[in-house]
Amino acid sequence: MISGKFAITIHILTLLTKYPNDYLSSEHIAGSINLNPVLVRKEIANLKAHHIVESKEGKNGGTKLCVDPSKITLKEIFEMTFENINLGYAKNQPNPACPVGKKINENLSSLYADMNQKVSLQLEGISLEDFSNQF
Amino acid sequence: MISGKFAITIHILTLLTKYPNDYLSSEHIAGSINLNPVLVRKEIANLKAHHIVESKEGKNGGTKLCVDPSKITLKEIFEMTFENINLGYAKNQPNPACPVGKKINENLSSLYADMNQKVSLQLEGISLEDFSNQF
DNA sequence: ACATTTGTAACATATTTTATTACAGTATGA
DNA sequence: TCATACTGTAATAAAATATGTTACAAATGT
Repeated sequence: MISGKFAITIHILTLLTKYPNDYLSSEHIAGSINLNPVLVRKEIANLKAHHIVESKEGKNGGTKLCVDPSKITLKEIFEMTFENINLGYAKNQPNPACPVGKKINENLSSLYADMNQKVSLQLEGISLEDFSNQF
Repeated sequence: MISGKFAITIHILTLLTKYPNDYLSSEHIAGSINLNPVLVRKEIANLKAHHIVESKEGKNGGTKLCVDPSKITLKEIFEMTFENINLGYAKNQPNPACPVGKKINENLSSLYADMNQKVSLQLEGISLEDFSNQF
């Protein structure tokens, strides 16, 4: 199972990019994603921690982008919302007495590290502005 | 959460590659992965369906590779055990009345398709033999 | 004051992954 | 032929993770 964090965050940021002058409420954003507003606020909390957006509390409050969407890439959003790309590990500790069990996780990790490098390179080439312009 | 299917399958295949002349029992393999033998047999069932291994029932039975490990790549194993690489979707149906909600999944899918292509290219360059030789 | 909104905690539900138990069927070899 | 050691598979349970809901204090504009 893969959590929707990245997708939700991209959705939020695309909306904020489309309406750069408005403070959008979590309710409004949640209506576009069709998601509970609390979950939207949780992802916004993460974005705030990374100084990508700013929020205003109280009436007419909401959230607003505080970076230039042409200056931030999907790679940064990926890193804020996703550990890393991988194809999983067997949960248990493999048997260290077996030459395969002993090294399997190390070898998988190295394979996955290569994967991440390739994916990062791809995502680095796409700015938030690029992504938003597709809509 | 990402299931361990790929990792378990790679582990099984690496063992079978190391002992190409033996029928290894699910119990034996499970001992290296430190996993329940039933789960090993389930992954083996999948490998059998793809004609990568063959099994022998009964006493002294077990499983054995039936392809040349230099001829099969990690890409094929990936495709047998993993839908595709992606960074997730918001679970609910996004709002079709919103221009972003309407196209978000399409645009994410296209992003993920590019990711898969890059990952596939990487995995295609690694044979099971290559992977096993790291141990 | 009042209405609206964020921020956050606490709790509930759903889904997915992993583990366990059970047992019928099959081959081996003493 | 009979005990033994396997596979194959179903059914069920447990654990982990993801998502949803309720509640309410605090902030702020009108």
